[in-house]
Amino acid sequence: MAPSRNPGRSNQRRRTRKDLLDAAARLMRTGEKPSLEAIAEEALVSRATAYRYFANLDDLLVEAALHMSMPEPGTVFPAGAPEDAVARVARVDDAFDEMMAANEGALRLMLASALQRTRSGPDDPPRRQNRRTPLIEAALEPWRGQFKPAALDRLVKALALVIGSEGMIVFRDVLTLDDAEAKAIKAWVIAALVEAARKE
Amino acid sequence: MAPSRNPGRSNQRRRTRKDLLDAAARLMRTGEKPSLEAIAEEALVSRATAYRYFANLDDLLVEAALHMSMPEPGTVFPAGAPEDAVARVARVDDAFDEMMAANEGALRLMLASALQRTRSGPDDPPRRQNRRTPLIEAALEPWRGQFKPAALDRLVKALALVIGSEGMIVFRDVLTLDDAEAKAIKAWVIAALVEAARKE
DNA sequence: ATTGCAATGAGACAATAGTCTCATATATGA
DNA sequence: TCATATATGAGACTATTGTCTCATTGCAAT
Repeated sequence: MAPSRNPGRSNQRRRTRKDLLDAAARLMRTGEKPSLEAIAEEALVSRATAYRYFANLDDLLVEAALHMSMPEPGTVFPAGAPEDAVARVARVDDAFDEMMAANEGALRLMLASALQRTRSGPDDPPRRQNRRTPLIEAALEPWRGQFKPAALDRLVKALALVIGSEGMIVFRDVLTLDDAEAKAIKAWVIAALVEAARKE
Repeated sequence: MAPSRNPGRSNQRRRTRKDLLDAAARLMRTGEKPSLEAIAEEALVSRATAYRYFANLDDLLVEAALHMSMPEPGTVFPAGAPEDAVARVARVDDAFDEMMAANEGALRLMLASALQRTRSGPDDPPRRQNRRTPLIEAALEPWRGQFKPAALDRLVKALALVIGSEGMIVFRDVLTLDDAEAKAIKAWVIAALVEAARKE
């Protein structure tokens, strides 16, 4: 039987679900794609049960990757007087780089799975979560007055090109740059875009 | 036996190899990941033979995707007097968008496969080919004089963030923008970056 | 035309993904 | 404590990937 959503045994259900995600996250750290059998074994659960909680292996992996630590706006920005807008965006970029460095293997698995998710209708769930936009908006919030609303909106979306994991992929896999050069180029792009948006 | 590299029967070998790539490309157009068995059947070849030419299914798919039409510099830029640098870069972006629209399914498969290729040493082959840099360089070539060499180098790498398939992924999957808005934002970013590089 | 060797086909085999059924264990309300 | 609903385990089953072996086909040089 598939686990129901009745309030009946929700604790047990939440525990097994969490056990599976934890086990998957543990095995994913190597960057090797773990088999569902390995995950189930690591979670001390039968294979059938794993399939009762996740439609397929990729869904499990994606959800496990989302459990990875993502910086919170509160921790990224220092409490005192806000720095320059460029410096604050650079902070967001740093936070992402740190997170990605710690979880590159799992991240690649998640991205690959999401890329293959077939979207049929326009109204089914988005392929990817968007965790960068809130952070970028938080970075620019104190300096909102420096931008026209339309320019700010465009700037946020443009910065999303530079800051997430896709940027890392371009620099590492396509251009094969080292981290230092990638960082320098991103810093330059961020400054140029913020500057251009201010001037509108 | 694995096909050798002796000159003996190279025509036969090239034909078989091409048949497999063509068959894979044909089946990939839907965006569904074809099974190796389906590809072999479509190519009128046995499964074993397919594995004699490609180490695994993903390698076959990646190589098939690379066979997809990629614009040549000669066809992208008009012959007469060169337009503005920004306009020329925008042309490259358009060419990529066209190519990606025609092959989105296959492209996603290729990107997903490349993402999962495990990198062992620093000296093994790069995970991805880089076909955008030559085009971007060709776009900026006539206006090379407007930039300091270091600025030009950085500009090319920065534009690589915006122009390839990863940018499309961010706009479509993460930000869920429609094509028109994505295009507008990219145009703005391109102009801003070229402008900033000129001013160095 | 004949022959040797390279390419191919056929199929066995193991590992994994995913589905399904039935039996068992157990959490929880009575 | 007991009864029952419900989560779980065990395992059969199909499909696919990837490897391997052995027999056959057919290109090409003689």
